[in-house]
Amino acid sequence: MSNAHHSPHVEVLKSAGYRVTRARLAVLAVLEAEQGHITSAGVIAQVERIDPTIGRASVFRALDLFTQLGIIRPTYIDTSLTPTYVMMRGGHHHHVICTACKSFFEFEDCGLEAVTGNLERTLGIKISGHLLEFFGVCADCLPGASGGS
Amino acid sequence: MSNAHHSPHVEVLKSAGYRVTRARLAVLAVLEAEQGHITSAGVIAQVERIDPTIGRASVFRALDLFTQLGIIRPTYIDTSLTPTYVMMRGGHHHHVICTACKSFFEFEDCGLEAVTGNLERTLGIKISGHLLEFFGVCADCLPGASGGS
DNA sequence: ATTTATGCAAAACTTTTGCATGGGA
DNA sequence: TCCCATGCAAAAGTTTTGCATAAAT
Repeated sequence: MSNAHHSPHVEVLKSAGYRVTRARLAVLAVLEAEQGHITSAGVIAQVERIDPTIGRASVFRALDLFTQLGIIRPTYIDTSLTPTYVMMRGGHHHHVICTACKSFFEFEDCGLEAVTGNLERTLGIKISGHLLEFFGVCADCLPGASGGS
Repeated sequence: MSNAHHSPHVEVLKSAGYRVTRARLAVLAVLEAEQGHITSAGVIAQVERIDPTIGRASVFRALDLFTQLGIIRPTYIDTSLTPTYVMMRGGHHHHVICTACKSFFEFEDCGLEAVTGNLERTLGIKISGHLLEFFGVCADCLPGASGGS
């Protein structure tokens, strides 16, 4: 029937020699629908809605695999109990997190090309991606925003 | 007796209104001795050696507090079971992680001053620090390193 | 036809909590 | 002295595992 997944991630799976299974496709679908920033518990809940026959274990296995493949990256946002996964589009991800309200803002331009090249040259390594997180206080949480003096 | 802790972090604790306790000092000592990159289990083990009367719960409470204060930051290195904490010296931390052998290399120069300023201006936020992680394959793990054809 | 991946449910760990007590300020 | 922080041990969660079965190639 319809063979209409064109997610580039499916190709990543295939070319790395992994099978394209229903569980993996479901997790991938959830991650893409959320456009990043989702906890393992969130993924489990959403996958359950898509297909209740998929077990938790497979979700964790898929999250681990996708992390290894560089498709996603676990990070800590508020609690240390469970990580939040972000999409590594093109191998990289950049965001600002408000330390007060935990809201986040993703942005594109990081200007890290030069640093990347320097590191590769200096250390003789091959860099495949990066995660850049800024911490701060957002406009709404800044003193004087809406509850100020 | 000797009052010889000059760790700037102790001042951070005090000025934020938190008490300087034995448990917190022990955790701080371990973090500083390790110079970053240590798991919660590692901290618990080291603290146990320093002072067996300190309980696990206090270690976790201290790690949470230090994270809130921006002294450390949890991140995932290899397993998703437990985070690895890195020191946020001066509010920031930069490293490269080898995705093959999990070794890491910290570096100083990130060239993010301009981006930081741009974000503050554009979003009307106040940025206090950042974490920059590069992922790649280190020289030793690159094909042709020591077992290569 | 093979071999990888899955689901299930239990096991293994890590982190959190409640509460009486100890110890900073 | 007052109140925050601690230790203990149990509770709450999350993540992992073993194994027979399903399913992708």
